[in-house]
Formats: sequence, C-alpha cells, structure tokens
Amino acid sequence: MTATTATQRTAVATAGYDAFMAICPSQKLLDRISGKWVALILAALGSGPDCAGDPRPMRYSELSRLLAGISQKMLTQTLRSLERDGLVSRTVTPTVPVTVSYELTDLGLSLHQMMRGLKAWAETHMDEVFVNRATYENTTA
Amino acid sequence: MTATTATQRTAVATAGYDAFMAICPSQKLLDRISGKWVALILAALGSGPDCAGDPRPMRYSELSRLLAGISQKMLTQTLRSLERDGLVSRTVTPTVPVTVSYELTDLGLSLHQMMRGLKAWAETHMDEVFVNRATYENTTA
DNA sequence: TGCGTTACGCACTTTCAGGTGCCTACTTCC
DNA sequence: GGAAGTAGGCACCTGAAAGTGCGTAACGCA
Repeated sequence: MTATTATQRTAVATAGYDAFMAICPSQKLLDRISGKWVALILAALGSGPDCAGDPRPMRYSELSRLLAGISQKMLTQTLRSLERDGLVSRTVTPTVPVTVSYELTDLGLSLHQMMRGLKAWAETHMDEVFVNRATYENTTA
Repeated sequence: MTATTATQRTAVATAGYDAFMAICPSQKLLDRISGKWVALILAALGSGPDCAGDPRPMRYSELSRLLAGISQKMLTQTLRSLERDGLVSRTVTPTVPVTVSYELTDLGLSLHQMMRGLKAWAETHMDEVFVNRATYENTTA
C-alpha cells in the first residue's frame, strides 16, 4: 500500500539528501575555496606577487600589502584555516620582531593548479555571462 | 618627499584593490557557482538524474524531487539567476497545468565541463584535507 | 466540493561570513 | 619618548544568503 503522502515522501528524501550534501566532496571544495580571500591568497602564494611568477613563500606583512583591502583579522583567519587544511605551511623565524612566512604545500599547489583551470574558464567566458545578464535585465525591465 | 604614512599608503592601495576585486573574473565566477544549490542544479542538468548520464532537459518538479531538500523558493530563484546569465534555458509548454522545462545552454554545458574538473579534484584530494583538518584539531586542542 | 498538482510569488526570519575597531608585547628609529 | 612596524587576539555589528510559511490560478479527479 502506498499510504504515504507526497509530503511524507518529500520529508524522507530531504533527510537523505541533507546527509548527502553534508559529505559531498564537491560541495565541500566549493565551501573551501569560495571564501572571499581564499582564491587571492592561493593565487599570491602560487604565482608570486605579480600573479605571473612561480610559487614562493611570503611573509604575513607582504601578503597584507599585496592583498590591500584585506583586514588583518581576515588574513590571519584565512591563513589559519588554510594551514589547518594542510594547504599552506606556516614557518616562524625568531628574528628581531618575529617573522612568519607562509608557503603552499604540495596539496595547496595541486589545488592552485586546479584554480588555474577555473581562472581560464572565467577569463574566456565570464564576459559572455555579463552580456547575457545585461541583456536579460534590459529585456525584462 | 615621502610624506605619506603607512596608513595613507594602505588606504590608496585598498581603493585600487577594491576596484580590481570588483571586476576580477575568477572572483565573479566563484560568486556565481558557490551558491548552495548552483552546483547541484548544474550537475543534475548536465549529467541526468543519476549524476552519470548525459545532459537532458528537466522539468521544475523533476528537479524539485531530485534535489530533495531545496525549497521551492530557492529552486526558482537559482534557476532564474542561471537563466539570466545564459547558463540554462527555460521553456514553457502550455499543457494542462503549464509545464516548464530547463536545459543547459552551450555556455552552461561548458561550465559544467569545468565543474567536472573541480569535482575530480574534490574526489581525489578532499579526503586528505579532512584528515589534515582532524589532525590539526587534535594537535592544537 | 474539496483536495491535489504545477510552477511559482511574497513577506518574514534566521544565520553567519566578513568588516570594524581596539588591544597586545617587543623593538627600533628619529 | 612618541611613532611606527610585526603578527596577531577579541568583541561587537551588519548585510546578504538562505530557510519558513502562506497564497495563487487553472485544471482534473473522486
């Protein structure tokens, strides 16, 4: 007997889907990289300050200057979370005032490679998206 | 004369960086795909309901059933924004109650291809990220 | 005749990522 | 001796994304 209502069936399906969403790797990856500053930090550490060189370690203050506009809080917070996930490594050098440098790990480097694919798509197709968006808004409004 | 303080220099740099961030294609792309339901809808339309087939149009109610857990509001809202950006096309068929079907455009299809790269990275590397995260938290706490 | 389905619209509310401002301890330069 | 740099910590606040709940118009079915 199919004595379940559509509402009940939906509720069951919802529970299962929630569980799936909670572990879905793609979703998790998007959460991870969609932070406002994550991509910029990865790009800086992965391509140097000019965004066109090779990966190299950078100091906290250097990142802070390069990513002008980021607050100290957000820089610290984002770097911490990236370190926690094994994407960057933190190195403290006990100099006059302590200097701290951050560098991409192998994992972070591989992520950076993937981000370059994303960047390539963005640079070739986002213009088209914007045109569509503008057209749509002129057509409907 | 360098009569500017570090604070002033930072303010100027911040303004320039804000302008850059406002147009950076990669950043815009991330904004576009990082919505909670965007990736799921693209995956559904791009790989069929079983997430392993070919792209095919789907009806509103079909998507709603497949992506159990999404509210009707969010489904409509997300589909509209994707349509606005030229990533999906909306087709209304005036049947008994009107039926509406959504399909990936060429642009949406190309985005879906890129997302598969992202998915591949996620499936091979996210486990490592989670391990690092767990280790980090056990080490510090 | 009253309930279900289809594809939404609208208003209200919650949530949290991100921003702002203020604090630190140490040191060095002017 | 006051300003500035270095690498942050802490508390509060806001705006936008997402969730919740209710209404719709047309029809079909029992």
